[in-house]
Amino acid sequence: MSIYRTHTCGQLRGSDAGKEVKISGWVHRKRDHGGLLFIDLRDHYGLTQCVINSDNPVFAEIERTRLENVIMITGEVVTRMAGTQNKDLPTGEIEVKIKTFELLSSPVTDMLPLQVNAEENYGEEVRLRYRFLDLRRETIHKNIMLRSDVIYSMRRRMVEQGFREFQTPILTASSPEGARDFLVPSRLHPGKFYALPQAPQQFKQLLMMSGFDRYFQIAPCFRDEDARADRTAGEFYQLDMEMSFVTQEDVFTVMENVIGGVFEEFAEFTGTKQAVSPAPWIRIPYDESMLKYGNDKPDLRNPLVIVDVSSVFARADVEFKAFKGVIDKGGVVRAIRAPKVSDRPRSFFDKLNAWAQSEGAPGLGYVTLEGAEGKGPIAKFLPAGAMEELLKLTGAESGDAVFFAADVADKAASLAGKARTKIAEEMDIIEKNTFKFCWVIDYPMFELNDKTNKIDFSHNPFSMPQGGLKALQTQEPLKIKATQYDCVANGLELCSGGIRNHMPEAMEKAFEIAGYPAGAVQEKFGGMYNAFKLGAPPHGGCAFGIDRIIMMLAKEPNIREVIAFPMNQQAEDLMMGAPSPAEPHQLKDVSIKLDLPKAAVKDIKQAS
RNA sequence: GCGGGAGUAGCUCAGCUGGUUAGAGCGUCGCCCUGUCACGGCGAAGGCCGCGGGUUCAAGUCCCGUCUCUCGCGCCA
Repeated sequence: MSIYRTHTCGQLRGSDAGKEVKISGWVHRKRDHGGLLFIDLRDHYGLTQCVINSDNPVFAEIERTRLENVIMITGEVVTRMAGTQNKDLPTGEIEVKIKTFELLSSPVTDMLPLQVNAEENYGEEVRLRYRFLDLRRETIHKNIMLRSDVIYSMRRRMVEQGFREFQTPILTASSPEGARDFLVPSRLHPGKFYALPQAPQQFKQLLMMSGFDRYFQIAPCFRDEDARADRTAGEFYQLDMEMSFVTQEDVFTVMENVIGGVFEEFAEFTGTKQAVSPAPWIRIPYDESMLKYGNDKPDLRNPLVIVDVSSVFARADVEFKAFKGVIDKGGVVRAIRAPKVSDRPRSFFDKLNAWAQSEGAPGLGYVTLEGAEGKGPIAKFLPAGAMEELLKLTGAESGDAVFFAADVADKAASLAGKARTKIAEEMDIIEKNTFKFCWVIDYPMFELNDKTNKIDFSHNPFSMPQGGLKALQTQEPLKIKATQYDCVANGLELCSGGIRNHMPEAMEKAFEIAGYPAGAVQEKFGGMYNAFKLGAPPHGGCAFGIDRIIMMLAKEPNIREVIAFPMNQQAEDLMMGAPSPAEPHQLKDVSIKLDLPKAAVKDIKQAS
């Protein structure tokens, strides 16, 4: 038996009445009635009310104990008197009548920088600097437990699907594509650097070429890019997986089981049951997603869709110059049907118009429909025939409104996409309490870099072009699709993946199209290139962002709420004082001399 | 790098068109209180109003600059 406790603070029930127990924990809250004192004792498992009255010799001492002191008490479990039981507390039927008391921690004498027993929105700086206190608080403590449970569930489900977990190097080579690397100087090789992996991409492919067939890893990934609310500074975790002898449908099936299963398992974490899309999840080609939703991460909780109505405004009998001018310059007009809003006050439309202007658009044009007749600022430019065509394209009916976005294709798509969200929010028609999954498929293999006007890989140079080498040799590069896909839930990108290009000839051709010199593949991906030539199986996989999944399950708007020790937006760890200057001898070891910019290097003050 | 918001007690915040001694809740300290569970009551300590300039008889409040935090853009194959 533990010398510290016979029970946890969440354990005792009415049936334990009469037992002599010993429990330890933090002083969560005190209620001092003079001759009678209540202490809520808290540990990881819960709260237990402890009570002592003034005839006990330790009363005076325990009365002085401060919040967040760690104490151990012994006493008798007693059933609370009728009318004093607390139904909100699992242990609320009983209390522990304190006999002895011992302080286990150094007594708290400093002021607490944040209060553990309150669910206030404390500032990020205080929370991160005193993260150990913050993590004692109920909500985030539960989030971190959820994280553990989710990761365990992922592991179990992956193993059940026949996957094995691997570890891949943290000190590895810089990858020439993608985000900025974190570099680690090499002591043994002056002037050379390791890079922390942005993803274990090449290693997992090499494991397939090593014949392991099904790989997964709870993989730490490092990218030296700025943070966002849904993107941590520096590092994050992925459920990374890869499998051999598969098509993309095989990958989808596995992950619909695993991720769908995880979401089902934790769908009620917040207390409200969330529905989860049943498998198979909808597949949406990239081009269709860009048209109908205005981006490649559609939020399917929003019932509105975008349609192209350029043909309406291109008609000879339509004389709306603003849109015609856009079309003449090669642009498009996109429309969003908003059902049953024609009776909304003018302010509804004005607000949306003002919003569009704040997004940099000239405005958000619209027509409302009463019967077959159009009203609103643009309606007068639409004669009967054009109106008929508009209704046919959009499916709009009497009582609806149709909003327009006109610009060059990608800008019109982007504005229409944002407008789709904004209009749905204003209408309050976004489905609640549901996780809506889809796969976005058929990403383009290449794209035109609008700065250099050259062809780049649009996503990931490792994915197999649809049609293979032959497609690369015979098709217009910008029309070639990659076997590349994303998984999206509620408008949040959760995963990216692809069927990989395992044919060295096709890899070389793809890099040639993207403007790399001959031999580039061999130079950049030497290990993998050799493996491709010595018997590479067809393979593919994907990687799900674990932090984002937990964030969704916990319904947290900020990713730091599901990470125990995140860095702040400036990629600083205020608690540990990272990053910090290196000692001169450390720099000498790795043959580095500093050449600092004139802005002084900031010292991050450690918690004191 | 750029834009929005914020910065007042240990913490969360209030502080009006500039106007006497800058307030509240929690926490801390002292006193009272034997059934509370956000216990209650009385009292006290605690403030470079982020920092630096400026305007003014007078600045937490207005102006300029700057720093910090945060949200977004860029960036994130």
